[in-house]
Amino acid sequence: MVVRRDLKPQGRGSASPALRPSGAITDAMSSRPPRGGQNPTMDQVAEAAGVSRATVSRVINGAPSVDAKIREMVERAIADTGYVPNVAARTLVTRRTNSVALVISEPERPNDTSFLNRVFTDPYFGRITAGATTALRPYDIHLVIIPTDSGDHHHVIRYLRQGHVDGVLLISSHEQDPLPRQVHDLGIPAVVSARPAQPIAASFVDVDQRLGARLAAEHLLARGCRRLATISGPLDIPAGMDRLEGFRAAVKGRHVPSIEGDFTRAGGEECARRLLADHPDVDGLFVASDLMSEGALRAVQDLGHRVPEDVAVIGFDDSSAALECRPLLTTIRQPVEEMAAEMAEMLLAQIAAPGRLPRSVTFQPTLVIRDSA
Amino acid sequence: MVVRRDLKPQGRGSASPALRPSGAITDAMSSRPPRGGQNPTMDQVAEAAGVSRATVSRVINGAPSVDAKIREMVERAIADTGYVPNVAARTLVTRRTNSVALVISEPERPNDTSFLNRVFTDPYFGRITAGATTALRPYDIHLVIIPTDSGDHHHVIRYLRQGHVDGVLLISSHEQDPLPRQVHDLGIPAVVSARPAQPIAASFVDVDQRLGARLAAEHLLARGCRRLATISGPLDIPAGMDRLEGFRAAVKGRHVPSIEGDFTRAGGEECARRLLADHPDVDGLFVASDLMSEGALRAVQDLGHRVPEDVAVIGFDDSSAALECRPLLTTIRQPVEEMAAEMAEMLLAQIAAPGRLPRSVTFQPTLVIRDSA
DNA sequence: CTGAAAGCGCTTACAG
DNA sequence: CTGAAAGCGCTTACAG
Repeated sequence: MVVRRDLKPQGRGSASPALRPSGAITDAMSSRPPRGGQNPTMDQVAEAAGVSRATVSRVINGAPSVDAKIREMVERAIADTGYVPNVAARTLVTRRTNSVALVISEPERPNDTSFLNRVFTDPYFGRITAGATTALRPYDIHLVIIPTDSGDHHHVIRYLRQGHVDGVLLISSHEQDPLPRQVHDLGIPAVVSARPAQPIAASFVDVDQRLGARLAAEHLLARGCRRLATISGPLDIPAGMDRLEGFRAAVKGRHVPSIEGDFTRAGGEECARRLLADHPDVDGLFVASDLMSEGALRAVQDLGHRVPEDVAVIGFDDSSAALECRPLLTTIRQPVEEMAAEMAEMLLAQIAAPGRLPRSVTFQPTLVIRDSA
Repeated sequence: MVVRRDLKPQGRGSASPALRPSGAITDAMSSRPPRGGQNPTMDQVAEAAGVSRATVSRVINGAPSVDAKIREMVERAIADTGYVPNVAARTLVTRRTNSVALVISEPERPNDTSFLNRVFTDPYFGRITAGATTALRPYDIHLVIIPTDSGDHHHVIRYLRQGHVDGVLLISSHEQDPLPRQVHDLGIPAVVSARPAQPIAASFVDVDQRLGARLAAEHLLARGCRRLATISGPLDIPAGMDRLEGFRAAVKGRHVPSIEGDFTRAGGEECARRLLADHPDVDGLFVASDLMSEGALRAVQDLGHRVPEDVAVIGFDDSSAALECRPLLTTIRQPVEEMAAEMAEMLLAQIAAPGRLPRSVTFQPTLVIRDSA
């Protein structure tokens, strides 16, 4: 069976050359192990089929011009020999690896003993990975996940320059992060996860942060809260700052005590404790991430307040953490999986058409009402 | 500057050919972007240095036989041109990719709407990834993380057969998982995360599960608990079964009610609720993972029991989740990061010496006393 | 529609 | 110690 791989997974239109399949036969050559321990070469397949190597290459790549009978013979030979194309040889000529990198760039923070553990445990990155993987699967493109902190940016750059991947999805939130610009200067196709702090001509995907914060504010006000407060994200991250400003803007004139958190559970707990110590009469709390909300809920209730009766709490993300909260967390949903999928699609388009102009896509957040507010 | 890469990161001994550096100059050719947009080729470097391509290749690969002056000229030319070797071309001849796959194989479970999200959110996998990444970094070997459920095993096999990686670290816990055998049959270097259910000649790393369970039992007994119970892991996973049996064996003769959990927070909560409904007088609870313990603690306390006064609770893992529990979780530590690092080292050794006999390494768990028991 | 040939960018015996 | 040459396993104009 021959499976064509075009730009659109199920597409019929002819794809641009750059995105043409580089391996159209998938199932036939999948799991059957090679004969003599060694993988057979394309020449051996050609010999077995009684054709030239070029013809074998054509049927593998789904070239339309191959005679049906010959195609059949070749396919049988491929199945018989258990042939699988050598990816290095193919990459050498096509300049395509069928891999893209997911670079997760986080600053080193004080007390951050386990950068990797944090990254691989934060639901946000899990959702990004899930969304990108799912979007890429139909194209048979693999994701190489590369977590990096400021200490090893040059490793990442070298990896990219060596041609391991066709493009990069760059998750970078920190304002001062030099990586987006460095990647951009490489000239390799790239899509960034949010508007880059420094203006570089790169495509990115974002959620309307300020709108999300406004939805949170309006919900708290609508349920009668009058003494609002907020635990923000890190203020050197645009998402942190935007959510804070958006919240402030939406409560028009009301004074809103705030405290700067760090997007972790422990941070949320600590911040809530300090916030309530200074402002014990708060009745509505906007916490800029679900993970922080989980900690904040714990602190609020430990201090003897009922949620939502005494203090209503609303989070941001709608990650799996929202369902681990007690009470279940009312929160602002950002569609992270879909955003990551969009990044992947944009990257593919850019790989196919390198001259493509950069563009940005903004998603709308939505209010998800549960029990905490 | 020339950096040698041998088997031991800081090693002086000569490594086997298979593990010789395939790119010794690292810093010099790292971040500087190429001149004319296009990456320069090795021939261009050779011309710039006034030597042959072979000589350039030798200095890049740290061949000892190069004249010091010539080496210096070549290094300057490399720096001037911003040269970075093409990884596909190199792989084509050396048959080494300097990448290994981390395959995380989990069965599809009922109600498992988000396999990927779960994998990327479970601290266990986070620790595995962190440990393997850290161990591999000194060798400049990259990790390609490939989550897979039973539905796409053939994708994984094909990926491996295409030669994307030099070897695979296979995380597979499910007893019926056919992947370990399939990977083994490929003949590619591989190390498995636990004793394979079907005996295959593969190296693996494990923790002494039964000993861990015994430490838990002894601690509960020592603090005076007499009515013990346990929430086990899935019993089709050897780790789940071993911890249950180990616990039972250690309490000699006592009746121990048990209930089968699923290694998730929600599952732990649900199990604890049901267990206490049937056995309200339990005073010591062994929960076979920290994640389940987090849920179980919630349920136990919701039902009005004090921890540890009324019910002592002890977990298993010592993951980051243990510190998110209230009270802080007493637990059995398995050194997952170190285990993953050991897997990586074993894999490297096997890649260097393909004939190497398979072996297994077993780590000892330890009791970590905090507040819950 | 098919094949012979060139070429992708490296490494590595083999001479010298 | 260095260079010329072969070769890794593919794809792709170019002829026919």
